[in-house]
Amino acid sequence: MVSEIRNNKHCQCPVEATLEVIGGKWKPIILWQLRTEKLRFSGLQQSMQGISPKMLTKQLRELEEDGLILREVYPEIPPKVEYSLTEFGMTVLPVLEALCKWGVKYLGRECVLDKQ
Amino acid sequence: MVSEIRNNKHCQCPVEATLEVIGGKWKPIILWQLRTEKLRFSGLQQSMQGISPKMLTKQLRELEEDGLILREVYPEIPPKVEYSLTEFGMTVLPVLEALCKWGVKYLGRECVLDKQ
DNA sequence: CAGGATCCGGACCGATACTG
DNA sequence: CAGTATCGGTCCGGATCCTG
Repeated sequence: MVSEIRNNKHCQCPVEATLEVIGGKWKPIILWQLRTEKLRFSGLQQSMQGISPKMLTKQLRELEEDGLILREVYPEIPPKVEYSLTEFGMTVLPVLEALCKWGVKYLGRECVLDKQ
Repeated sequence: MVSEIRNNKHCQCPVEATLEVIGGKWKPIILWQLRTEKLRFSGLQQSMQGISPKMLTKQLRELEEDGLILREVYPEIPPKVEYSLTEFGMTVLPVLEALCKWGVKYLGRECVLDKQ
C-alpha cells in the first residue's frame, strides 16, 4: 500500500523517499512536537499555529501509514486520540537535526547577504 | 530577494528553510550530479531521465539564487553553460547523505512489510 | 545549445461548515 | 473532541512549440 504510493511517485531514490516521508509542510513540526511527549489532536493543533483540521488529519495519517507515528484511540465520549512517535519514528529525529543545523547556517548566511 | 521568497513562504524554521532549498523534486539529484564534476545543461538533462528543460532551468535558477550552485556562461556560438557546486553548496552534501542513509533504512523496512 | 513561452491537469493547501 | 465534507485558490510539474 505504502509502496504503491511510493511507486506512483517514482521513489526508488532513498533521498527522495525520505523527502516524501518528512517533506510535508507540517510533518517536521509534528514529528518534533511528538519527540518528547504524546499529544492529542487538539494539542497538536494548538502547538501548530493555524493548521486546519483537514491538513493535520492528512499529515497524521500519512505519517501513520509510513510507520513513524502511532495513533491510539480511546473509546470514550467525548473521543480521545493520542499520537506518539514509534521507535522507527524516533530514528528520523537525527535527520531532522541535520536539516535544522544546515538551515541555521543557511539562514544566517542569508542575512549576511541581505545586508550587503 | 531570496529572503523575500523565504518570508512569503513563512520560513523562520531552519528545517523548513532547508527543505525549501533542497526539497524540490529534482534538486537533490542535481546537487548529487554536481558533487564530483561540472556539468552542462544538456549533461544534466541526460543524467536525469526525462526532466523537461523548463523544470531543469527553474530548479537550477533557484539553486543558484540560494547560492548552492554556480552558473558560468561562455559567450560562444553555440552557447555553453556550465554548472558547478559552490563551496557553500558542498556543505549540503552531508545533509543529503543523512537523508539517503535514512531513506535506505526506510525503503528496506518497507520491503519487509510488503512481504508480510 | 540553452533556454523561453504557453497551455493544462492535478496536487497541495487554506477556510469554513458540519457531525458522531 | 476529533475529525469529515465541501469549496476554491495557488502552484507544481509535464508536454509542446519556439528562439537567439
